[in-house]
Amino acid sequence: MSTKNKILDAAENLFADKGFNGTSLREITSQAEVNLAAVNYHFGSKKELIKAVMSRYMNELSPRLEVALTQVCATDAPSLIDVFSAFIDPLLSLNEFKDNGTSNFLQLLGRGYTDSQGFLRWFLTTQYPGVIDNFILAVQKAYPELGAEEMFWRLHFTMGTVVFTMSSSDALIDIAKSDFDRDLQISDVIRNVIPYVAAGVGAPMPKF
Amino acid sequence: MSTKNKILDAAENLFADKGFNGTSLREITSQAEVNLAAVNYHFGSKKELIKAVMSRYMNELSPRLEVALTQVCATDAPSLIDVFSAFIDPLLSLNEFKDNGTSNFLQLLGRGYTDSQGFLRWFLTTQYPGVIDNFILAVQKAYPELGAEEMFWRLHFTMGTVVFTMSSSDALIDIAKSDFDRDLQISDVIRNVIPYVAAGVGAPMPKF
DNA sequence: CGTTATTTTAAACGCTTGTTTAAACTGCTT
DNA sequence: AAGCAGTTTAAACAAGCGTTTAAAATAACG
Repeated sequence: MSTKNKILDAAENLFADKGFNGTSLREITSQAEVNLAAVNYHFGSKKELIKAVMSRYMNELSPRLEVALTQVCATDAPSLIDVFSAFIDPLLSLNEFKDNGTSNFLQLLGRGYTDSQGFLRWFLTTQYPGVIDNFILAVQKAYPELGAEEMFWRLHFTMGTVVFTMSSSDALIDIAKSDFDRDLQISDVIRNVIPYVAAGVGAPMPKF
Repeated sequence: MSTKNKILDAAENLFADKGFNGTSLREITSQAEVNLAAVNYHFGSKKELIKAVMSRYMNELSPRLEVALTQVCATDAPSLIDVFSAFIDPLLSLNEFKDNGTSNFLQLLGRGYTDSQGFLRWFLTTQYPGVIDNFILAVQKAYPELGAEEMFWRLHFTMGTVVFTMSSSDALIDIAKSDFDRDLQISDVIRNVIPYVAAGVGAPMPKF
């Protein structure tokens, strides 16, 4: 295993757990069992390391998401459930790519939106616009009556639901275990959230 | 204005803007125009200051929320829209209590859930359980068919939607201005999110 | 083998962090 | 006016941060 990958793996786990600001390079390099200076040698800076961690996932995920969403658009009368279900397989495929991959990635996404004053939001929307475009097309096909402005709000609400849920998914799984004696996985959380967001996006227009 | 309140006000704004980890005591005390040591003198530590900032809001908000939710429970056949609408007035009343009060409080809530590994979640659920209990009762009355386990998930999803939306509400309002030429307030965001979360919580049970 | 390149290493850099100290200052009571 | 509790202040503290440096170790190649 190369130094670069040891750093990426350690950084990913720590970032997901404690956030970008909350994780120091010394924690990362000591968990990766490499020298402190290796981060700056291989990645240049901490910020570039964060981007590299995210890119590793996005490069794996974004083509699969685009395919899945395009397939939904190609079907006859897709429901919103169909649209959101298109995310399941691509997301779960991250687990084959790496242990805890799905969970880590979604938690990182949540971190990126709240830590670091939105620089990661800029990074994702500018570097991977295809995913968002395809997603909007699919939602439009499933719910054509939804106006652009309503769509804007509801997609942001959905992003919030998913990102927040996943960034605290470990805690939720723990509570589900102690309160309901249920042994759940990240895939169960995903399957639970889909009816919720589909209903939210598909809500009737408000009266006022 | 007392030193204590000057610190609380400055801390609140900075915490909402840059998170708890991302704000230093030196930033707080220089914006408050007080001595650096004043924080430790009056509050003991940074962690206690965070609690004090949150408590100032929660002590104002929680009795009003409990009253509003109890009133909803007392009505004949409340809808989920009624339940969530009960939050509007208490939340907006924070604006009379302090400039930008509503927005700041909701952003702080979002920070507390993602920063600092959930110590604020513990703080809120143990210190203000009455709000949560009343809320669950109201939802149960509006949607009795919803099982305890489904309820658990959907309330967490709702928390995520609200908390995430509000922690990025400034950005959303900016985008709404540039994309749709709309001048929105935090109250508009709240009114937009209610149909969404009401539909999400009220979603039919999933088939699988 | 010898000579470049590449990578790893220990040490130090300058800076910021939260917290503590002890002296100075304030307003109040006797 | 003296004394005292409460408060504010400047200065320093130890610890942690991201980054840089230059030397040592390793790898690659003619």
